Amino acid sequence: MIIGQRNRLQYIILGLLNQRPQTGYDLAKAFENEIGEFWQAQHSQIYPMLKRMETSGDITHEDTVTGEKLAKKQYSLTPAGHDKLVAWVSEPSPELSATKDEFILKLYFIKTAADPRLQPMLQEQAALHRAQLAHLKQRRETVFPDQAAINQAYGHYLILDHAIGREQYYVDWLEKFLR
Amino acid sequence: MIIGQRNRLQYIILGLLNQRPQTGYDLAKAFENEIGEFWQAQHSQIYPMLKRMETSGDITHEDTVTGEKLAKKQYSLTPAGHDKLVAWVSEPSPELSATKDEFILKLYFIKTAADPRLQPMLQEQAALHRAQLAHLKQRRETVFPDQAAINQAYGHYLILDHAIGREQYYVDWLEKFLR
DNA sequence: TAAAAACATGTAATTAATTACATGTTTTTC
DNA sequence: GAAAAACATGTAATTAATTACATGTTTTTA
Repeated sequence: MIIGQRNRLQYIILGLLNQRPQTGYDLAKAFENEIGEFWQAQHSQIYPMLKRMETSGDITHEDTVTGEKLAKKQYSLTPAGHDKLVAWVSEPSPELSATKDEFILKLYFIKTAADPRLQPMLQEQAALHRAQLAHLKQRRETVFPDQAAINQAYGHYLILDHAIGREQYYVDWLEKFLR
Repeated sequence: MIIGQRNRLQYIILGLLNQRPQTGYDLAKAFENEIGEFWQAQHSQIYPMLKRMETSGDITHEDTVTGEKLAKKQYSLTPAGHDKLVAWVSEPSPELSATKDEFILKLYFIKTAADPRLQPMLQEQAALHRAQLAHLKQRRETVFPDQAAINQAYGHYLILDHAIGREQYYVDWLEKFLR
């Protein structure tokens, strides 16, 4: 089954806004950073979704001005939106995660271990994933320097930890086949 | 950046058809089984794509009949299609894999380790991923009973091995937080 | 032998997602 | 003080993907 798409984006946005009121721009940044390992969305998908969600009554916004005239919209949850978020978190998640990995697919079409393309391909990916792993570890050090920081954003710690472990596995797996 | 969508589906189909001529139905099965861990596509996406690819001259089909009148279309690569496949495999894969994982996102919104929802959520996912892990291991036993089988479809072995390791990691990670 | 499951192929409607277009402000860096 | 980068918000066009609609055959199972 893998994963359908029953507007999961809205729930993720609800969750993000529950942490603190944010602008669409802030949300887009979250999808590039802390959330991006597990869900992706561009600003062109986020802004229209915010409008839809406001129309449905799950969020509202407050206009603020930065500097002389830069208009921002700080979105926050309504009680209805909060209820919706709580319901979503509590309901079962019976679907496995969906991964799209072009590199692994290419490997599938390599027929023998002796194929001369194999080792360069593995090397290239190893470099890519080592860099990503280093980046994630760096982020963990910055964001969670001590136990107090972990306790204050436990969910965030969990998913960063998961992402690091996953990336470590990817690197280890690649190295298993490198010569 | 993660992953754009420059019609990667076509390349995967080329790779599958390069192994042996197949019908659209066969391809759809491949996306449910050996490929499904790393790319997903429904038959409603596959059949139109086959038409497009035939129009572009990358594949052709041969009509065959099973039994009395069941018409099948066996698709196979043209030389142009084969060239396209080789070029795709050889070119770099600079993008990281994209994962969508609703469960991990829910975790992100759990604020403390003491949240009463956390443990049941972890239990539910552990059950799901243990089952998936068992299923994948079973498949490895069936499909790759000996070294000869591995050598004959090395790429297939690689990705199944990767999928098993990934799933094992997921289970281990969940268990790390279970009490 | 009847029913169910699997095989087989398509299209239509809708939703999701990407890429490109479009504009302007504020802050930081050189 | 100029330029670049980051902040900020949108829409339009296109492509990708899902879900639903639609139909028929063959094989397996009870």
